[in-house]
Amino acid sequence: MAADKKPQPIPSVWTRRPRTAEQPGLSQEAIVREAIVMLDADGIEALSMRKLAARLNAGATSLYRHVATKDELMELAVDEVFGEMVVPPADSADSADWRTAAARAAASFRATALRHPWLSSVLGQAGLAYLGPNLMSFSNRLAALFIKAGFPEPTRAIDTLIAYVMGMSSAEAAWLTTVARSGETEAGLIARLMPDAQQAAAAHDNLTEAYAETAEAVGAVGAAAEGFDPVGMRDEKFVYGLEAMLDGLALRLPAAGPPPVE
Amino acid sequence: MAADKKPQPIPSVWTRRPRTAEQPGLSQEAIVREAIVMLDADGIEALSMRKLAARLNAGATSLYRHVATKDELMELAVDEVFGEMVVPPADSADSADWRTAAARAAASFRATALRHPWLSSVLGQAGLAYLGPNLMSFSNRLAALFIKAGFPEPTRAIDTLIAYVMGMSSAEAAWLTTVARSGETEAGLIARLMPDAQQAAAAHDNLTEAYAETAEAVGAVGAAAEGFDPVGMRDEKFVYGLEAMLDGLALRLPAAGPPPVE
DNA sequence: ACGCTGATGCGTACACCGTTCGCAACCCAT
DNA sequence: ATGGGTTGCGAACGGTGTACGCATCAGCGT
Repeated sequence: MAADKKPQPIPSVWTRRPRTAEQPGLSQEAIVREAIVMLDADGIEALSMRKLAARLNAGATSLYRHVATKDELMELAVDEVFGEMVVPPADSADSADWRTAAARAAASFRATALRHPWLSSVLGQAGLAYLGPNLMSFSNRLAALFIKAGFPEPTRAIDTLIAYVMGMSSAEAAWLTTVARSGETEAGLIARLMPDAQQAAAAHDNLTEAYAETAEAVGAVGAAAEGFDPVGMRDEKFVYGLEAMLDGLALRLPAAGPPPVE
Repeated sequence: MAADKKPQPIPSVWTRRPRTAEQPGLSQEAIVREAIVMLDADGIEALSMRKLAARLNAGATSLYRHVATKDELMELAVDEVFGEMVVPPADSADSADWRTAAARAAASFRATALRHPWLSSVLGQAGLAYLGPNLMSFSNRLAALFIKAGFPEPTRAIDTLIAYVMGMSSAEAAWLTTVARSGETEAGLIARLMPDAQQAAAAHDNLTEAYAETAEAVGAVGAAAEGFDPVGMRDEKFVYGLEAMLDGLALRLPAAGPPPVE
């Protein structure tokens, strides 16, 4: 009777059954998929190999049969997510509509980055030296678009575009992560943080104005007003910069006259 | 003779001396300063509270007397580094030269971000919701510049600018971190990575061209050629996008005709 | 001169992390 | 039946951030 510990260390007949017929078992695909789910749900720092394994009804170290390291797992997750990004085909808009196509690709990038707020963190730390198939395909389709558009230095234009999109998206993603962690609504959190922000800005004359605007938009102190729409404001902010960027790039096209200002 | 372990657990007269007259002791300032040194030298993941304490000849947990948490320490480090960024005063260039002033500010931001490659990682994870005095001052000076320039929506323009600069800088910083970790020169690492990159791009017709260019610039496979200048190329890439961005923003100025294309 | 009080340093400990190693169980071809 | 390759995993190692409580000390009111 003294031979039972907490697990079943007895290698008897009864313990050696349930290995099979459970699930298809582990696989790199399943691991990456579940990792993305966890990352989306609880953020980048909530993902640990142990917790991930537990979710898959597996032992912690079993994952290492299918994934060399946690960094590699993140690499796979990043590439997987890049598969969600849409770039309109280069020939859909014959040479003139590169602008709307580029805008669509940028919006898709942003949407993906906001759907997976950990993406920006990972890319910010590791850069885009990943070479995964989906990332390569994404780059390739973007290159097709800018080449077809007639840019003399397509890579320059592309790098410029994604620098802007990445910068804006990562700022937004960080903010959304903060919002998610706070448990409040976006408008609510803004309202709650407003006093501190205004006080911090008080000593800087050129900032008070800017803060005062949104403070007014929020409504009275602390009350998350009805008509206040942070999502729409972020959308507008994104397209403002995007359009500016595209205007600037359009000037680099050989046949370019000045772009329409309105 | 059985009473000596590894440390000196004997509370005798001899052990209670050397506390004083050592250094000025710990201080938040000294901690932050040393943390930045370590971050610059060994990257973000090499910084641990224990190692940092060891550098300061202090016990690991002593740091917590001056810093609430590691996150707060990073916050302080970020703000400290923001103090290095230069923004030309708004009135130095009377209203017309906002462009060169903005470019100078952008370059200063980039230079700082490349001097402290961990900055982008931290900002990418936490956003710029920091409210530290140096960051506020930086924002304020930038706001002054764009307000003076006459932008109808200065915050929009500013957000656009720093989105681009952050995106480009963080990509560069990540790359430089990779270079530093590899122990090779930048050109050497490019040369070594070229074959893999080209192979990965082989299946994507629009990328082969782009890679072929730099492969040619590098010279023969594997040899880090003489005239190859990665630093200069990065500089050029940065100003290409920056100028495009500023062109696009210039169009948003009320009095704007089309900006000079050359 | 004394004792008190608050600030400061730090040893210990806890819970968790990524990863290595070696063993047990299994699948499948022989 | 057997043997080899693949897969899962328990235990363990060295590391992490941080809470707790004790020791020491500086400065002060008496």
